[in-house]
Amino acid sequence: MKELPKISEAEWEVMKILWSRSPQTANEVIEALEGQMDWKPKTVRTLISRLLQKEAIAFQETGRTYLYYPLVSQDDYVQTETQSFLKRLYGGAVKPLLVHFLREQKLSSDEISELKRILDEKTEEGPDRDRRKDR
Amino acid sequence: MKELPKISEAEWEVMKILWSRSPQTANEVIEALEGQMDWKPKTVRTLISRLLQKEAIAFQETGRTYLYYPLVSQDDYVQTETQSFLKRLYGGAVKPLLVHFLREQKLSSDEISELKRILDEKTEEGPDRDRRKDR
DNA sequence: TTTATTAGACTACACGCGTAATCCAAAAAT
DNA sequence: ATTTTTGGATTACGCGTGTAGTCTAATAAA
Repeated sequence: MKELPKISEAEWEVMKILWSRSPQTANEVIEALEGQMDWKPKTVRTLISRLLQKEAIAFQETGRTYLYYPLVSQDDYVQTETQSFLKRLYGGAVKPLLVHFLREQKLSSDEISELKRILDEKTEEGPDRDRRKDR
Repeated sequence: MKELPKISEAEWEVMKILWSRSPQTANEVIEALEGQMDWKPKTVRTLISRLLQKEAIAFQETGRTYLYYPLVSQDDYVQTETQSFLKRLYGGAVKPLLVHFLREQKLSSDEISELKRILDEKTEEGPDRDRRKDR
């Protein structure tokens, strides 16, 4: 199984652009970040280069310019990062985090209902039944 | 209001030791980390020094040695880090994260009950009632 | 009392990251 | 055809971090 490359915070912004649409040229990415990140074009190009090195993205050559696209999925990323975050701050225990959020954050009643529904589903399945897919 | 100093991952391990009990001497911290972190004593001392510089910890002098103790609370920390993590990965939206966790993680039925109870409380309060404390 | 140990202070050093600038070859403009 | 622009490659540089080692003064040991 592939090791996910570590993506820095600035690089993450670039990834978000490419996850939202791809492939894109460097200039398109630069433009998409404009006004929001206040980075010089060269800075963005550096980030793109580093993402290439890390094999987080790749490109197809089209004439003189490249079209970049992600090699890793945002989902995989969020998943992995969340795991390590959890482990670091909450010792891997999910419940304290959930409690924390449920308590502190403002949620609309719709959201609350949805969360309840999800919890109900889980109750029916039974707590110890492992229903995760293979992998 | 004080700015929380940024604590690196390695430094975090030291903080955990001091949060769990304090004050402690450098040697006590070193010993506490032994076997678990595989760091040379000097490494731990460096981390302690950096935490001092950042004013994340302080010490009382007792003869030749110092007794270190935290200046920031773990709770404040976890809170702040969680906020920025959330913002970075989930665009600040709590619900997607909650859904993600409720779905993916295995929770005992006790835990599920507790979470439901919390959600019920929130429902009763009403979704738009702002019940956070002043600040 | 001379020597060895030790606690803390200071120094080291490579790598990742944020933030670009410079170099070079090819394409576009003149 | 020569000059300018531009995309990508290479280089830069200071700061934080992981991971220690050296220096120094004081204490403990011999």
